[in-house]
Parts: sequence; C-alpha cells; structure tokens
Amino acid sequence: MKNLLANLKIKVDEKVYLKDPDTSEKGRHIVEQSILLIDELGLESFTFKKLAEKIGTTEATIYRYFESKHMLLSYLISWYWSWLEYRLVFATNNIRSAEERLKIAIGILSGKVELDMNFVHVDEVALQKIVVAESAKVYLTKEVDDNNREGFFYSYKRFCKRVAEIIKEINPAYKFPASLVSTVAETAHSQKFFSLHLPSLTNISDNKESQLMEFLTEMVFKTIGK
Amino acid sequence: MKNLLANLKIKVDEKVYLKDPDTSEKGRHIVEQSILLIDELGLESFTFKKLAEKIGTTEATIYRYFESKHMLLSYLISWYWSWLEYRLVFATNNIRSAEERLKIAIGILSGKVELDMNFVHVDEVALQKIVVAESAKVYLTKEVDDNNREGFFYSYKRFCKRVAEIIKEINPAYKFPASLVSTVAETAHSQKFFSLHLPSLTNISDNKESQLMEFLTEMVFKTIGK
DNA sequence: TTAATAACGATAGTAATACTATAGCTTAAT
DNA sequence: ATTAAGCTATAGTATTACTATCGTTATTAA
Repeated sequence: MKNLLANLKIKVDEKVYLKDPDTSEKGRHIVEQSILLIDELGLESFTFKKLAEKIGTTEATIYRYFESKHMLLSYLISWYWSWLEYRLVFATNNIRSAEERLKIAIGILSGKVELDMNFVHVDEVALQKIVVAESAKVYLTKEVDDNNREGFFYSYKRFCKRVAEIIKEINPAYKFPASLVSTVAETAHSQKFFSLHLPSLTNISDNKESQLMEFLTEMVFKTIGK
Repeated sequence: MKNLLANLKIKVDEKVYLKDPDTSEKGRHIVEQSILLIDELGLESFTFKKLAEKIGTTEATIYRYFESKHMLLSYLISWYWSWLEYRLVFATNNIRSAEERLKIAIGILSGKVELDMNFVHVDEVALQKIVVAESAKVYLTKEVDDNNREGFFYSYKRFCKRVAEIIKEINPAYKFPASLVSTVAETAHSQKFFSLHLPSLTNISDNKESQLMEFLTEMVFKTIGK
C-alpha cells in the first residue's frame, strides 16, 4: 500500500496559490517550513519575512507562490481537507454498511493524526494543530464571499458533502444532514482546543481522541435516530 | 418590567478593561461606536484610529480604556455573554421543568436578538453579528492561556456552566454535559455564519432562527436521551 | 550549443498599524 | 484657590504587509 501511494499527490484547487508550490523544491520547502513556523508562532506572529529567513530566501520568492499570508493559510487548510478526503475514501472503500462508514468518517474527523509518510514534506501532526487553532480565521473575514466564489473552501465543502451523503443513506428523512456534518467538523476542532486551553468548557481530556470520538458518535447516531 | 430593569448594569469582569468604560460618557461612547464600526469593517480593518475619528477623539483616549483592540473585543464578547446570562436567568426564573429551562436556554443561544432597550448605548443586534463573526478570534491565539488566567472568558464559562447544570438535572448520567453546551454555543454561531456565507454547509436558511433552534433542540434532547 | 525564458535573490521603498510618550488644557471636587 | 483626574494634541517608533526593480542563475527548447 505504501508503495502504491508513494507518488500520490494531494490536489489543491488552483485558486489558493499563485504558483503551485508542489511543482518545485522551493515551493515544497515553503509549505513544509510554513507549517512548522505557523504552528510554533501562531498565525498572528507568523510573517513571510520570518519564513523567508528560516528557509534562506527572501519575501519576494514566497510572494511568487502566495499572494498573502491568508492565501497561504487557505492553501494549508485546503491541503488538509483534501488529505482527509483521501483518507476517508480509502478507509470506507468496500465497506457496505453506511453506519460503519459514518463511524469511520467521525473517527477521521476526531482522530489522532499520525505522520503520513506518503507526503514527506508535510508534517501532518503540526498541520492538524494549525487546523484546530487557525482554520476558522480562513472564513471569518469580510472577504469570505469573494473567497468562496474563488473556491477557497472547495475541499472542506467536498469532504462535508461526502459525509452528509452517508447520513442521507442511513436516514433519508433527517432534515439537517449538512448542518450536522459541519457541526461535527467544527466541534472536533473546538473541543480539541478547549481540552487544551479552556478545560471547563469540555469533558474531553487532553489527547483523548477516543473520548472525543465517543462524544461525537453518540451525538450523531442519536440525532439521526439509530 | 422595563422600569425595574432600567438601571440594571451588565457587569463585565475588570480584567478586560483598563478603566471601566461604563463609568463615563466617553467610555460608553467608545463602546457604542466600536460595536457599530467593528460590525461595519470587520475586526481586521477596524483600528483605534478610525474609531477615534468616528467619535471625535484621539487614539490616546481609547487606549486609556482598553490596552488593545483584542482587549476591546474581549470586553464586547464578555458583555454579550453576561447579557445572555441575565436573559437566561430571567427567562427561566420560576420554571420548574428542567426540560423547559433547557429549551429556553437553547432558544436564547440560537435566538433572534432584538434591541434591548435596557442598555441604550449597546446595539445588541450589531453586537450579536460581531459575536458570530469574531468571537472565536478572542480565544484562538497564542495568548489564550494567559488571557484565561486573567479572566477573559469568565462570562462565557459561567453561561455554559449554568446550562450544563440544567442538563445534569435532566440526565445525571450523561457523560458530556459541558462539551454539549459549548458545542451548542459554538454551533449556533457557526451555523448562523454558514447560512449567510457558506450555505452548502448548512440546512438552515438565512434568518431562520426557528430552524436553527429546531436543529439544536432535537440534537440536544436526543443526545441526552429525552 | 546557444538562446530564450522562467525562477530566484538582493535591495529598496511605501502606507498603514499598533502602539508609546509627553505636554498642555479643562473641569470638577477639596 | 489648588489639586488632580481626564482628555486632547502632537510626535515618534518598530513592524507589517506588501510592491517594484533589477541582476543573476538555472532550466528548457531550438
């Protein structure tokens, strides 16, 4: 399997970069190191200047790949959702039971991420920390409608749509499949964040993905009535 | 009732301001106009300079009340949660049934806000739009642990705790009351935002608080098993 | 192999931001 | 009448998020 997937490439919609970073060494290096630096500094303190220093280049070079910090973050988040989608498709392939597939989807959403060696230049653990802490900032802006038109959120929406289809299979009468899926996705992030920083807002202990999964699975299955 | 409440003051924890804006005309003016301006421009484009111009003063004056833009936002969000708490306490007073009180709480969380004339200098409709679009930014920072220690999130946590108590009354065996409440609070915001800007992620139509309430109420009651 | 061209590095510059500092003026209480 | 708090006005700083230009280097196509 590893070998089969070794040259798989996660496709990211072309509107979230100026020049595809996956087509050059420099580009991959920018992505790789930006993940580590955003994770370390947080989005607010992260700058292209600091990134340029870290990778021994100049701001100008980074600007050739990404128009702005916001676009770079959008790229990383898009990459993450495409990667989750690929994992979802693989993990649910050949599984007949829709209930089983839904459980797998919830597991992926709430799940422990391990370094996925198929994409050597991406530290998926650091990336998930970024997604938890920063991804809401991608859409919580005044430019959200423009960005949406430009396709910034395609991969997130695609992932959610896929999971919503499973819910519809299980209970075609349920009225809020899309809302329930986006709720689970957002909740996975906020509960992870709360467990680390605002523990009184959650019953999930730090680093217990199993508890998060139990919470979400119970909520989803009871809500859709299974 | 109106008269009784006319001189009620929403208490905001003293750590989220340098000088209590509610003790002076200037301070109330700053709060009032900051709500309108943040709603209009979004947090990123909002600056103390623009606010100072709008109210005919200088940055220095605003800095005497709030150390930073982030602190001002924290103040507004804290005010909002204290206000919701006051509404919750009033609306659930003398109601015996815990189920009924929980429904009221969910209604307040998902509910249509109307201008509350008890607090003349606060435009609660604009404030709720700010809460929906900006409140995650208050905690999604590298300073969250410091801010938490300083009490930036007291009023949010207090509100959630109150609702969690109701859930425990209804089903003492339910394992995730705190998580469920914070999920409902966060979801109320994200679903409102999605219905406005990313409609494919939700089944709730713009401005239909009743749908949001139906979605959340069903989810909560089924999850806790009633 | 050469010639064209794309990519990169180095440097400079700009408007705006998020503050900090200071000094003088006004007003209201002692 | 004095004091002090609160406000206004002005100035200044480091940093940010870019934009622009230009020469060099690496890649590719003829």
